[in-house]
Amino acid sequence: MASTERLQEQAIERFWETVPPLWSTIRAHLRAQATDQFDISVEQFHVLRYVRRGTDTISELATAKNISRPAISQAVDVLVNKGLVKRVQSKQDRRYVELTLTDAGDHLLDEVFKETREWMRERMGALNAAELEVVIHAMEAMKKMLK
Amino acid sequence: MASTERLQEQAIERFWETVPPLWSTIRAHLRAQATDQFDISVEQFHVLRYVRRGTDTISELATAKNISRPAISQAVDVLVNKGLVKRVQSKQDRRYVELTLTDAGDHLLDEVFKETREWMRERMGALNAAELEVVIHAMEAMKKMLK
DNA sequence: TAAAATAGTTTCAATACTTAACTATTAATT
DNA sequence: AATTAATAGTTAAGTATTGAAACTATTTTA
Repeated sequence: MASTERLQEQAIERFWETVPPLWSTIRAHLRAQATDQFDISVEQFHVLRYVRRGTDTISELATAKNISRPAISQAVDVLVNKGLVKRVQSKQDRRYVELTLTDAGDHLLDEVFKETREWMRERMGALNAAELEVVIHAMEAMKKMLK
Repeated sequence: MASTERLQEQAIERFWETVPPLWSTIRAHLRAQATDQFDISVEQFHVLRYVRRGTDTISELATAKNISRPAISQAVDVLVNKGLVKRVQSKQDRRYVELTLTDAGDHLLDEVFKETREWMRERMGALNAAELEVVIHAMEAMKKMLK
């Protein structure tokens, strides 16, 4: 199926033109937000994000973020010291430490997200309804690439 | 225009569900590639990428990558020591140092890209022709977000 | 011509990462 | 049931990456 192959090539090309710079822009915005207003790094912000979504043990976080367990353990240390995360030993299996956001951590995340959504909304103002639909469907389709 | 707003919300939601994990997966693949086969970091790989595309001075790189000039200067040091990049003082303005890839750097980039494209092609195998079209159009539309 | 601005580098301290070694706990083997 | 192996997490030590401050070289501006 030659035409599918050509479409693949095109999709890859466009992906590389668009996603890395866009993601980099978003990261820069997040960094400014997280650093200036809350004095945490983008990586720390991502850890909070993962914890809230239920990736709440050291090993899961390490896998999700593709870094070593000690690295995550230490990153969590910082967040605990900042009062944003709590460690609680699991009752089912006491080897595990379950991580939860404190109220402060929860609130911080809300604030950053609120601001970031506002910022993205501005960016998406450049897209009309039809384009937004296309983006929504594309995101849906691209999930298949994650598997 | 209430429906456009709802579409925006949806698009943002899907974007956050899809792009960060996908990009993270791609980065992990790049890391494995670049580290295992060529002993360079993902960041160094990106520097090579920028240099080839014409972002070829320290200041431009610093701006493009959102890090400080000393950091880039040192990162370039590493690449020069590895024989992947050359520094050449500009003739027009001798304050500038123009960066170019050596043959080895050029070849490395080709290899990594080739392999990464192959890998992405496999991932995109999960998408049919119609979905690929949607992705292509979405990428096109999202470029507007870069302004 | 003197002062200001720009490009890049060096130095130094802080941060974040990895590997290796360790403790505590649970699962598997005999 | 007791011993061994595996798993979750932490600590420690060494390396790499980063940014701020101070510096040199060069060009622009006043």
